[in-house]
Amino acid sequence: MTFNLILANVEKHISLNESERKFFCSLLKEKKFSKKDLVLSEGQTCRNISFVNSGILRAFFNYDGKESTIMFAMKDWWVTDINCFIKHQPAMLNIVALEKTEVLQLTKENMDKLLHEFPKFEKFFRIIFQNAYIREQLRTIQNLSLPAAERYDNFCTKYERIANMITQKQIASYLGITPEFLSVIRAKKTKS
Amino acid sequence: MTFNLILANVEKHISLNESERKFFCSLLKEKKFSKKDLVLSEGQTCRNISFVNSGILRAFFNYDGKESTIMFAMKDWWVTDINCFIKHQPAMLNIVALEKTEVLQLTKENMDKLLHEFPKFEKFFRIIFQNAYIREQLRTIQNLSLPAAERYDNFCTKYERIANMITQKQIASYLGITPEFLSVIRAKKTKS
DNA sequence: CGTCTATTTGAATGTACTCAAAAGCGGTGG
DNA sequence: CCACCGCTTTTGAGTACATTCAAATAGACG
Repeated sequence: MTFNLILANVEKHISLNESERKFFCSLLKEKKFSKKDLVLSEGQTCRNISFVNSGILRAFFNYDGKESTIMFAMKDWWVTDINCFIKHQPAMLNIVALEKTEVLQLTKENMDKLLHEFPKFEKFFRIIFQNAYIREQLRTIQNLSLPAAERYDNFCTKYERIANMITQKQIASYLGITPEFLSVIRAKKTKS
Repeated sequence: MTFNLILANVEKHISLNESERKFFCSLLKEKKFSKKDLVLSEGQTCRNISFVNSGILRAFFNYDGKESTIMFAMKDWWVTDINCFIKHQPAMLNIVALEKTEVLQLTKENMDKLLHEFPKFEKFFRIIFQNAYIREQLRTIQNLSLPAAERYDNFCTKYERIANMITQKQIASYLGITPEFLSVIRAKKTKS
């Protein structure tokens, strides 16, 4: 039951036989978080990449009190502080549960073991990182070229499901603006 | 001679035998561009990922006249409009040569052929995209949390070599500010 | 029910942009 | 090799976008 979603996620991109499934699942550690629990906190070594089985996570950067949201991760998404995960460094990001959330975690060591044992998983992670790169390049394009109001519209369209589950404060921190200013943007939109 | 740099780039991450080298190189197409030539123009299907053998490229997004630079690619870097390359869509980005530049290009079809024939290249592209993702996630963190003056400092530190080869206008478009404002930032810095 | 946080609203401020003009610099052709 | 042309950079004034701070209101949760 626990592994159904993650296996489907993997088998969208590569096909597995039973022993590969077994081995992969044996490397995963299940963890449950309550609302507001930290999956990762800044400064702590980032040992895991997490797959969200249920619930929702928020990854954010804290710059003396001002929070910038790097990503929201829903069910069926992978999330980590990729820089610190790969390079075994203290995390820059915090990852917090926005509601009761279950994740499956893969350590860097287990990921390496998996890739060594079953190289076909190289393809899987190639695609995962390829998609992450696409997502981030598109976000960079928007951040640089669009004013806040349009970035807000795009966010609501693209992440409709997420937008309805989180607060405006969190959306503002994803867009790189203050909650007060997002409130003004929304007020203007209602008028027109 | 032409393939020395790209083979070294690949063999930093995976080891190749002679037939793998041969096959890989046979899929590459060499192209030369003069200063200001377009390697890719917006609207055109993005068929290639390009490896810079010499020279320097700039990838930018054009939003009715206002240009936003997505990346600079130096010798030994890979560059493409990743979204449109993977999805076979019309490019959003333009890629222009900032000086006489030689590239080696791999089409999506040839990349697929390569991955199919020699799956070990999955690992190579996994690492390439992983690094690209790291780069973009770090950039997003900075874009959201730092004011323009600090982003400029970071750019000069991190891309020192690039910073000395390009105009301030181009740096400004990478930072998401106007050249006039970058000029003001620099003037203030000199004073202090 | 009370408390804590999110959201709204407004005033004052700061950051960054637009437009315009002048100065600087680099490449090109004669 | 110089003079000119076009683009980059600088500077300044006026404006727009976005922030800060404060206070009032609304919502969520134990």
